[in-house]
Amino acid sequence: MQKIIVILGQTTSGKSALAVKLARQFKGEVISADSRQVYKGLDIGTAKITNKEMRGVPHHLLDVANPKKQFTVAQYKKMADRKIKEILARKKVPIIAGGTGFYIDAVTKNLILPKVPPNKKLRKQLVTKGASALFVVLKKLDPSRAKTIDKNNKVRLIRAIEIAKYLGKVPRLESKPLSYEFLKIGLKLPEKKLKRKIKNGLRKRIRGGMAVELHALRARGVPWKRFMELGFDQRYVALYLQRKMNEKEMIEKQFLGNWQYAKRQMTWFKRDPEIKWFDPSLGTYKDIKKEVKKFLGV
RNA sequence: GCGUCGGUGGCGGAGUGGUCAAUCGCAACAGACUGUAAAUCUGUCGCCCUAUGGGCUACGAAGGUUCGAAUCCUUCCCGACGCA
Repeated sequence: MQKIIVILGQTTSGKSALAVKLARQFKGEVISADSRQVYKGLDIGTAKITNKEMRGVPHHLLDVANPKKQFTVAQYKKMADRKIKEILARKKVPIIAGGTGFYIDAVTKNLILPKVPPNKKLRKQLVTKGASALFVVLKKLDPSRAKTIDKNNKVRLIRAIEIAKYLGKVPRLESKPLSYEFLKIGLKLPEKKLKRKIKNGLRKRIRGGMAVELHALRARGVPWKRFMELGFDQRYVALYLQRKMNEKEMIEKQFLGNWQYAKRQMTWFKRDPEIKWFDPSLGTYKDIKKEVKKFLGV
């Protein structure tokens, strides 16, 4: 079976750097698994890896989406699958690196995502309803999905209805057998260090010109409203730029957003027993290398 | 110094005699997750226990009124504002 390395972990845990290091050592190419870094023009605010930091290692699935439009897991999955094939054809090792657990699972667990495109009109109409009303609708359209769905979660309810309307029923949740073998490396920093890194990263992004970046995006037609959903960093910078928040407040909110996100990431990763965890602040690179060598059989 | 208004759980902020361990929001903790996932949603959240129930300590402090107080009275402490 062909082998793929996956590097995941909380924000700022050092995934990108590790990915580059491994890629250089084991002839790899990196596939990003980050739901924000797919967007063009969102560089500083998402701490996207720079060309220099790539050190000649090819990186994929960065800058593949228009920030004005919504990018989805399904698109990601499709693109990632293709990239994996291409990289393997070049006899190189695909290294998936990122912090978006859902994207990683979509690929590594080969999730079958129903091929039903978002229906804007329908969604617009459905959001006006309450969760319980939506649940009733879904129950009628697809009782089996209604059984397992979170009946308070409007986003999911709407999507389920959308699928049910389109296909007549929601396809059974499933995943295809895997055609690849994955080594999952998790990076996890102790809380104190993680907090410090988040703070430093934030400072760097602010000084690095997040505001300028947002202005540039605005000039290209990205409305304020869109920033609210592009991520916590851009959300609060946008509010600050609109003078709806002062600087201190902005920084506090941003830090909190990052920190809470990091915790949520762990909630996701925790339930995957296949992940082999390392603390990058402890000089664990040689252990990781050993693990990779064993996996690749080199 | 006088006057007014206020002091509630980690924070903000309801409650203004019983049904209050105290609405709600935030934070915290735990969790869910199949085309928005940096999103969305759920549970817990004073302490203790033989835990769909029971006990204890709590609403600035100390007293008091009452069958019963976070809620009423007195004094004190602290804060804001007003007058000096």
